[in-house]
Amino acid sequence: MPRSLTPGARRVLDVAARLFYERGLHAVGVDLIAAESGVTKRTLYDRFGSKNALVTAYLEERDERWRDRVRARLDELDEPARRVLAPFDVLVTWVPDNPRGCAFVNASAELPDAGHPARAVVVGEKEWLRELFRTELAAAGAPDPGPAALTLLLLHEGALAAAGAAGMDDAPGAARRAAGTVCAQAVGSPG
Amino acid sequence: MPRSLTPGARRVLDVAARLFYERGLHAVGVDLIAAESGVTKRTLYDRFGSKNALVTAYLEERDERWRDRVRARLDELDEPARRVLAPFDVLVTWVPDNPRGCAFVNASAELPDAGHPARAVVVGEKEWLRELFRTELAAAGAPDPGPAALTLLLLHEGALAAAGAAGMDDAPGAARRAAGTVCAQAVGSPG
DNA sequence: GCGATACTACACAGATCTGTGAAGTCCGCC
DNA sequence: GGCGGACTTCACAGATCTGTGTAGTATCGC
Repeated sequence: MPRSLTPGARRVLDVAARLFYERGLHAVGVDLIAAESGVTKRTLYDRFGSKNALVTAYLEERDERWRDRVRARLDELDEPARRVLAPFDVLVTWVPDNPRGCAFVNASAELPDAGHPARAVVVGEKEWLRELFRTELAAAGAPDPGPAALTLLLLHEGALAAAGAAGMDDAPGAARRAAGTVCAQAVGSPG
Repeated sequence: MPRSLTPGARRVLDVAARLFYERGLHAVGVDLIAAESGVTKRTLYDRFGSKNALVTAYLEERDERWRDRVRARLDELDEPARRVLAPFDVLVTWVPDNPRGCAFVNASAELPDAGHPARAVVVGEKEWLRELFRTELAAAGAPDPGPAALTLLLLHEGALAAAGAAGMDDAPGAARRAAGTVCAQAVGSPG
């Protein structure tokens, strides 16, 4: 939430983001995060209040940065059919730097309580992408963009899962190609 | 591993499977598993040796049961094009009873160490499914089944992720429909 | 009766977990 | 020169974690 973090808080959030993604939420304690940030636990709790809040801040910032990447790619593209595939363009460059799968799915696996504030971030991220696909498919002329948008979402999530859990590095590229076909059909053929 | 478990070990594994899937690996301690199984920790360690081994046994048994479901469905089907979709038939009935996504992906998220024995189970599960798709596509007459097999895997994994992390209950059905289209194209059209 | 197997009760080790309390330092800003 | 925000050190609470040690019981087949 806080737009401008104190220097210590900034380091805490950067360290937490790296460790949470690499090792998982429960496997990383606040002692380690504080130590690696060069900050005391006292400061960590003064800035974030709780570990849960720190987890939520981590996911919110990650979501924000990823959306910025997708929007930046969209700004580079004019052709409607290519714009639909923008998230897959991002995916292909994203996965090599993020080989442990989708941070939101991984977080969800560790947060069974549906009422946890971080779960709302996860749901928001997926729904934002699904809606983006629908919007761009409609702009590209798809008469019934809903089903195709969900299919594209599934390909996107599937690629993250296959690459992250099973090390299938060809998944993002394959997802992009399959998405191109789905897109072409949704736009160009009778429903 | 052990084909026949002692009564206590059987209860331990059943309880562990439920708790690990519902709450996550790290969130569930051996004390809780032992207590819920009506068994002492001593017995748990005598039977399984370590928590890691118990986690591995949980994933192995889950993998086995899921493959049995897929094979049973395959046995019901003759038509090649329908056989390719057998895993999606299972998926549609599987997800409502398993609303927290893919147990293997979730486990992978909590086991960053690539050398953990449970990780091999995860990779084995995904590769088995990918290979099954390839085999069945080839049997259905697909000239180049590799790419389509990977696409089907992505749809399958994507549906589990979308349903589990974002509560998109329409994902399995959508994945099955999209898979039908992918299958038809792979079999019936020029590459 | 004998031995093997399965299991119990219970204490304990040593580490780690989240979170707090009290007191004090540094530094820029008004 | 004083105020307040950011941060430090250190101790501590209370729970929970994985894993083990010792000692004893119940139920089998033989």
